[in-house]
Amino acid sequence: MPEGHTLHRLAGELTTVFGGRTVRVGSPQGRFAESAALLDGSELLGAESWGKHLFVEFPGERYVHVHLGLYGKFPVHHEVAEVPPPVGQVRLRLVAPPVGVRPAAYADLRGATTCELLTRAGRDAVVERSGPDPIRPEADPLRAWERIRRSRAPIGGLLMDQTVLAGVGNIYRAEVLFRHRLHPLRPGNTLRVGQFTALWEDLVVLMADGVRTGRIDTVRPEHLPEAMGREPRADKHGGEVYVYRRDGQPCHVCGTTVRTEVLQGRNLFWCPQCQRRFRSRAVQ
DNA sequence: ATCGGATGTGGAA
DNA sequence: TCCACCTCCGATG
Repeated sequence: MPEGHTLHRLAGELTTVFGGRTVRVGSPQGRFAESAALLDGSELLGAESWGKHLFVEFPGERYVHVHLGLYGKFPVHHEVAEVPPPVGQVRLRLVAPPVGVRPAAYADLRGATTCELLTRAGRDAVVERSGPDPIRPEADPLRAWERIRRSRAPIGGLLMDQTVLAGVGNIYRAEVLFRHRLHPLRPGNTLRVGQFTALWEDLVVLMADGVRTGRIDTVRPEHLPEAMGREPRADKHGGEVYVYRRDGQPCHVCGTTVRTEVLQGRNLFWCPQCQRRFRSRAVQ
């Protein structure tokens, strides 16, 4: 599930459930065991995320840096009567033992691409490598624009480049380009600043929604299933989308068949009619 | 029951 | 460009 909204949601959940509590830290699988032992029994101060990177903070400016990759999971179990024995490859387990009337909680990290212990400098280096994150209020979109306006690379690739813009994944990319009628292969340096600003402001709203709901919903009210008399999507991902993984199906807006193509190893999805590569000035 | 692809990234070839 | 990571789930049989 990991685009930026998932990580921000997770950071909030970890802070709520474990923040300020003394925690047991372990690595049943073993790959994080040495670092876990250094943190075991200390206070978990809180968690935050930057793009798709999660940082769990411990005293002494120590940070557990987690990246879920494509299929990592870090489910948080609140208020459990019993902490069950770990099942499968648990890289990191956090346990908050019961305190007084407060029940126990635990979280198991599995399948992550990164789980490492960093110093403050290490954590800052990860943040500095990242572009602005539309979910963070202090983000400076001009940093992303300066990269995009100078690049001949396709806007579809630039949006997924985490050094340009942090937190956008394949779904937000496909959907925000559709919403702005931009062809994914259009070179970054052909965008006008107003187009970029609109794209950014839309991502700010869409991704904040994602943090609130835990899903990616990008379809405007007038195109929702109820409004158009279409069956809601019975997809496990849940959200209503315009083009993501809808290749071969009719566009919700114009009925044209949604296309797909691989760009830099990832599937692009777009409507060739709504997102024409060349468009007359009158239509723009 | 088994297979392959996926909301991602980095490193080797 | 391909592979590894090593989970989850839908499609297929």
